[in-house]
Amino acid sequence: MPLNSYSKADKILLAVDSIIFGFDQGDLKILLIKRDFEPELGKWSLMGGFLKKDENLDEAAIRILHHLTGLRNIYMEQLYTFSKIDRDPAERTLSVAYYALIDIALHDKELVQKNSAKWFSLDKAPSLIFDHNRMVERAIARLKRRALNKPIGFELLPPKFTMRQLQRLYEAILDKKLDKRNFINKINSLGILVRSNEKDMTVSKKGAYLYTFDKEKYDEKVQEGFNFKI
Amino acid sequence: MPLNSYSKADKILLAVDSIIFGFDQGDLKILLIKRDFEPELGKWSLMGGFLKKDENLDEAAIRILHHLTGLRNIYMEQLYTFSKIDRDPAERTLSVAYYALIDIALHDKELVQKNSAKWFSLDKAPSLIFDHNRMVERAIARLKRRALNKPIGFELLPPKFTMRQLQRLYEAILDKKLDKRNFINKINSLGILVRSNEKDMTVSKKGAYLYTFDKEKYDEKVQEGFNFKI
DNA sequence: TATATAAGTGTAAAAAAAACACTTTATAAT
DNA sequence: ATTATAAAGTGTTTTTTTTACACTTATATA
Repeated sequence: MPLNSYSKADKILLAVDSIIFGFDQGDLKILLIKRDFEPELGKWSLMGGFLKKDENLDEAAIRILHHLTGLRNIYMEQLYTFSKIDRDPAERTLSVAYYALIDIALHDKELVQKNSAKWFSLDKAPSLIFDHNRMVERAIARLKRRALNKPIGFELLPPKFTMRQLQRLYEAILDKKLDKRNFINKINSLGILVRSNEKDMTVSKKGAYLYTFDKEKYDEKVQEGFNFKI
Repeated sequence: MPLNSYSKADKILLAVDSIIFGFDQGDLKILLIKRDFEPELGKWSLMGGFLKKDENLDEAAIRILHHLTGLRNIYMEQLYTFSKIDRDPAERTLSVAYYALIDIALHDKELVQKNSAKWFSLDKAPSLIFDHNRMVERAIARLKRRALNKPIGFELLPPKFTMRQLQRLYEAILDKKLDKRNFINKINSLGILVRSNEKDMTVSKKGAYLYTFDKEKYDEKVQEGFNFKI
């Protein structure tokens, strides 16, 4: 960093904003909050907060997510840093966007309500403040790419799920109908699923086998990655 | 950003560091500078600088690259933001890493020398200060991914180049020998190359046709992306 | 016991990727 | 002039992957 001495350089506010994805009833959803402070009071936005001096970005993202949902140990990934000069009219602020994947059943509903937050299906989400819409777009693109290169679902589905739920998750993320048989063949070729003897009888008369992920193989595949042409 | 009011939040120094890739004589290279100030004076590092209040990150990255190489209109992309608390021992500093692709023939050699910078082949590059090695690793991974999903070469090769040069570029990025015939078939199927009647006679007796990119088709393919299984 | 509903299952055709070796051309050496 | 050299250039076959496609099964409910 030879261009400026440290002392002369400008210090700037750093926000962390999170795109929190959940999956529910075949729909990909995001968790949004209604701002209770200025600027843009009363409008919808991503969940966010400021980075503190004594934490790194991952820690800040985790802290903020925990504050809103009561959840820890959530899958989060840094997305992009947004820096347009007037992106926040109140003050020059950069925002590092993160995205999180959570099993929607597990979040603390009271806490979410208390924070005047709400889950929205992607296609029914309101317009957001600042550059948050662009953040969401980028997160969706990233999630799509991730679904094609690594297994996905462990973070978003309940511990036991049907093959159909998994397929619907992929369909929601990729925004594309998939062929049932081809999907099953592909997924099975990865060897990351374990079929239990239990069936989910709530949705069909025949019932559908419940699966779990073989976490070890799943993580292996996350590591090595693949090329899901689907 | 409901967790803190703006006024209470910490302000932090923001650096921009760039991994500058060039391609020369079959080798992928990066441009490094020898620090002429503390801390870590005399050690090798990425080119960097601090973000100013009146510019966004892209602008800062461009400014810094121009300062070192004399080049403008360079392909740059934001990579990742590094935020480990003690990453810079002098002061709490976040760094937003960018990577740049340049035609190595075009940089301002005097300026580079004046900045005590030097091109290094990737496998011969020295160990770097702070977390800069990790930045480089991440940049290489990103470049690899980019080469598999979008055409590459326009930014790194001279305006006219041989098929072999292009293949060597891919081989350098992917760190993998490629089959000549399969490579040509793949590349040609993209329709982004134009073969001129000129030949480069400097490297073989037969001579090799010189190609240029059809920039329009190239950009089209950059937009739509593809899946180069190579 | 008949009906309705979603689950479950396999194969053939098409497309993409990988493997593979000889000919051509111009220069340099004799 | 002839020959040797060195890299460029060129297609086809095999293998793998992807896509398209339709009927049977199980159980709850009428």
